[in-house]
Amino acid sequence: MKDELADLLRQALHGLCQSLGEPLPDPVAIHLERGRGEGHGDYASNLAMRLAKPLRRPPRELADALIEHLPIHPHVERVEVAGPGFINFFLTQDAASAVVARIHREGAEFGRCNSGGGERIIIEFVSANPTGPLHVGHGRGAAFGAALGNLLEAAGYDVHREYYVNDAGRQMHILAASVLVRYLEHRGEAVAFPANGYRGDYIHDIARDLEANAGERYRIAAAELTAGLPADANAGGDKEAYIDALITRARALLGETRYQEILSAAVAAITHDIEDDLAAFGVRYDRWYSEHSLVASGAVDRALEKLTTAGAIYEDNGAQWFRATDYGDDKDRVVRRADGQITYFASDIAYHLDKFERGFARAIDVFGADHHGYMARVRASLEAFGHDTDRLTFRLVQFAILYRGHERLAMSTRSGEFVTLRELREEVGNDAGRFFYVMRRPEQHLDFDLELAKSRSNDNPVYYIQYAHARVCSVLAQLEERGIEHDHSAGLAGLGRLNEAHEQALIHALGRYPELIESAAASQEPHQIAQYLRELAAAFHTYYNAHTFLVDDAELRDARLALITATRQVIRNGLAILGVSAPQSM
RNA sequence: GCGCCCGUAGCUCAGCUGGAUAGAGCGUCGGCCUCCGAAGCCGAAGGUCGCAGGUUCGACUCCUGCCGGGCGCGCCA
Repeated sequence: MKDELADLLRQALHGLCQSLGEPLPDPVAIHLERGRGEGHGDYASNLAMRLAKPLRRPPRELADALIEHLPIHPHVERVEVAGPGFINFFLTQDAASAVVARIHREGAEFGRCNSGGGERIIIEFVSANPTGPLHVGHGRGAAFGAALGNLLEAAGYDVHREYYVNDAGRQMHILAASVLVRYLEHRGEAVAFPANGYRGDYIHDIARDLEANAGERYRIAAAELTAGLPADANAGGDKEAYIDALITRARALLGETRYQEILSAAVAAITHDIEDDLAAFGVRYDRWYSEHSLVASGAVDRALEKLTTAGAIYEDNGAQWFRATDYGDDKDRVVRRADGQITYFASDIAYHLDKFERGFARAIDVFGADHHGYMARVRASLEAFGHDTDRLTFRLVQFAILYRGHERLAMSTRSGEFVTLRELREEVGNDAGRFFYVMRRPEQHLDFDLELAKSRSNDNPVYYIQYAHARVCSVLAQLEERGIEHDHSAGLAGLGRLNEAHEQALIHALGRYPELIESAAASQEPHQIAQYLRELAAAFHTYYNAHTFLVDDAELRDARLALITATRQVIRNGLAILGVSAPQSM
């Protein structure tokens, strides 16, 4: 409908310019928006106001002239000029209620569009290091990324979802050392736990699995492991130096084969745990991309060579630096340390280069807000490769702050005091989790109230929306119970009977859905869907409270049933994008 | 110090890429339970959109400078 109106305006503009003897102003972008209040019609255009300057005439005069040149359209009841020069379109009731028939016709497809044009887009999200279970902060990235993926798919993009597994580098060695120390502890070779090690219970679990599978295979003497090592932090030393020395010693004592076994077992255990966790949260990926594989395949070296060829690398103090400042970053960045090791950033460069080389037209990185410092350097590296950096978008997701009612939960990542995503899911359920995480703009801090998320009341937005869905199901059940016939096609034919204000409001809300998907996808903002669903549910509940659906008048009853089942369909479609279920009953 | 994000009703937040009288929910206040689901329903009050300039027909929206809050600035990941 919106497009048709835009077309009418375009024709009117042509006619107007012809009669005025003026050339067409260059950008003939016809902007239409939904009318807000009752008096503003169904759609409004600011075209006349935009033309005022190029055509050197007052906007209201232009608006009147445009309307005169506007072709007749069967669905347009009348057109008015209002305010400073808005052109307001009032649609016939048939046109408005036609959306109900369309929803029934298109079902789960309703709202999908092709603004993406099948463009291949890769979205990377969560990508937490495999050093422990996901915590509640990662949950938001997961829910956001998953919803954004669904949203873009609904808008006609060919979406590829990826998790970048940082399974290479020093953190992995620290993980291996942590597991080894726990393992030895269990085998009676107690070693003081390194200050910089990972302390969580899951380390014990991994160590126990290691024992179950390999018994004494990794047993080494505690005294040998620690002899001559520098002091750890609690003994006045440096925790970094200590753990590095510990790792080196462990490798020497175990030999590379056995050491790598521990390391891979630990990484695999944690990665699987993360996979399970996300899968249980309804978050699916097309690929888990291993950093290690990137290093092993030589892709990182190749990327660095390309940068060197481009003259974007220099040496200083024995290390290799990327000239990030030449491309808008505020510092140059080390890509290869003096000891020959590549940095995390180096593999990140290779990974992003690979995304574009795999042919994705666009890439989206969902980062936690604490990683915003990486935007500039990653973008800089792509620019150095000669890629159009506009093809890469960063979406920063702010942290979630947990509340239990009014009490704010302390969440320190130290001392294992953090709340895991799993714990949150078990407490509030996946539906509330998914919804709460995405109901706010991602760049806004999120107050996540566990009590509210669990509550079965209308104050809880998830409950409120799901309840609207269940209520429609409940009405249909009631229908059956009473043995009332429901004539579906009669309902669609009789939509003209729906002229109560509540019905008009609900129909109007339903009609907005396709435009909503388009705009939410364009701005990559799933929260718009959450916001809309609450409004839609409110329109439905209000209607429900004001009118009885199962009236004796069969034609009216069928029309109302057509309306509420259409509402149910749209709620389902919207919730599906957010990854929230649409239950038959609460 | 530099960079990124945020600042809208008492609280938590929307505000459709610059439009008309800035909207919801909670809370507060006032009414409501014979009715397809009353842990609900209906209504009202509540605002210097952090401050000050600028851009233009028009600014919550864009630009600049302040103020306040969060985060980041390693040859860490």
